[in-house]
Amino acid sequence: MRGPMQLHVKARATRLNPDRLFGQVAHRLAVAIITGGSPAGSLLPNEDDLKGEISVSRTAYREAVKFLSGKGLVEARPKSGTRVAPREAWNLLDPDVLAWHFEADPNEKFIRDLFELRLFVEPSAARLAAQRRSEADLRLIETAFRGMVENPPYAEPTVRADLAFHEAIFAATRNPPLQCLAPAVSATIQWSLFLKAPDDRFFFTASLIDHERVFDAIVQRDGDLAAARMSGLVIDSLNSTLGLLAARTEANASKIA
Amino acid sequence: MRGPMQLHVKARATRLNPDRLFGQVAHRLAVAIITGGSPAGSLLPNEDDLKGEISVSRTAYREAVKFLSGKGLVEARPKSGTRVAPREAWNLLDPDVLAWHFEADPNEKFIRDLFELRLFVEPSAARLAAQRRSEADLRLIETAFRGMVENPPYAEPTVRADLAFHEAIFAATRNPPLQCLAPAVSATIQWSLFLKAPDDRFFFTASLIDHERVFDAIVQRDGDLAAARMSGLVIDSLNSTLGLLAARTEANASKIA
DNA sequence: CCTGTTTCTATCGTATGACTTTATCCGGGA
DNA sequence: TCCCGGATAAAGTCATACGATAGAAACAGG
Repeated sequence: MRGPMQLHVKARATRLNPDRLFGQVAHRLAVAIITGGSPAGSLLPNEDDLKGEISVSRTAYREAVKFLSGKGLVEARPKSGTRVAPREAWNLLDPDVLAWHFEADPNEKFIRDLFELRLFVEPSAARLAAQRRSEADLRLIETAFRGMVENPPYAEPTVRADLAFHEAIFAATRNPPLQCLAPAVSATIQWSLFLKAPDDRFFFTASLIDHERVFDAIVQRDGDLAAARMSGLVIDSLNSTLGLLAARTEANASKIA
Repeated sequence: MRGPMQLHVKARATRLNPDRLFGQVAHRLAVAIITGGSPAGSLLPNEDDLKGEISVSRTAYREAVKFLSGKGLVEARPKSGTRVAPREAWNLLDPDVLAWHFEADPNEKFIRDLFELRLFVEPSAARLAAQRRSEADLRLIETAFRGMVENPPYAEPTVRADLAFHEAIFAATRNPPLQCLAPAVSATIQWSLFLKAPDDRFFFTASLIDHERVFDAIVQRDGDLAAARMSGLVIDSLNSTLGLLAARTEANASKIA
């Protein structure tokens, strides 16, 4: 049912410490909520009953709930209980919430939505980066790009370099709120790589060229060009990912039949 | 030092319950952090010492910290203490974090950044809304617009209607991650209204016309037109807000002199 | 005198039990 | 029928104790 999870590279330091007990509880609850195992409106195990469900103290459990409530995933009220919040209340752009989605089966609509958002934001970000980048920004972007070229396709260092490339562009915009969207972009990249058959060299080469063209435009300080090329990159990535999603769906369908 | 806070209308249900004790603690800590009262890297009051600072139990304090840590504002580690995280780690698009900014003096750079983000996102959102809106969506947008027209300028119902107008457009995009940016848009609107002298009727009328033109484009299902008009609306709002910020800065300067 | 190791200790993390507050539910009375 | 008020269940708060961990300081060896 669940694909191998540990494959995906974490894009940014998550706020949840997996070493701590409350962190593990928060993770478990969050995954149950996001996968739909606990539908909206359903009650979480009662704070006293949880001794049977999971053996953990009220303290740890309550801290986990506070952590999740801050992201809009749950809502606790005296007497009525702690309930799973409706999806509209979730902060879907929160890095942790995005990361937890990788533990669920790929949701095509969600991935399309993220790409759509990315298509709106990242070309504009590339434009700003081209206009505002410092030499230091440029070095960061270049280092990331070389990391993509010099490592084997779809290997972990390559993925990390890909994420670093896009993050460095966001950093060059000098717009902190805008930078907060970097995790959403990272998520789409990780989804496309998560879904990808690791022998698809054609897409990888094309992607490399897309990245190089964006980088060149930023070097030239040509904002419009950078934006246009970033649009191309995102669209290529989207099409490739949609193809993979379709293939996957088809494979599942035939497996059932 | 601090302006009247209660003026601003809350854009969306905040995740923090102000009735609860831990919520008040979280609020206090958050405001101290965001205003810069507690600079990055500084330690929060020790969990045991806090009895002197604020009379609250460790439980409530720790739950407040967990709430904030989920938004990246603080980072707790054994032995070293709980520290204020660097601003790059903050989730500036989180509804609560945005709201807490209203308790600090206006930060021009931050407001400009939010408008910049809005300028990238909201025209695209309007385009999608024009293409995808249902009749129900349209009614919601129209109701909000009428609320702006029929109430006195800068009154609370008017502000709420303004926020509802933009939120309804986001809702019509049918893109949940994109909708998560609505609070950021709401924040800019609230900032501009927070700064505004309540007798500035010229801007209000212009804003009303801008809104009507956007609405018409969405009615006509003309995506490009809706996007263009929304760009105009955002730019007008930005210019007006920047003017107010400049006036305010000037007033402060002369007050000091 | 410098460096690496051990011990110490402050601080967060977890557990537990008692008590308080809140809001829902339900029944009794107008 | 409607309104009011008490019973009640769940989260919220508190106090205390102990465990775990990472810095810091003391110490031993070079």
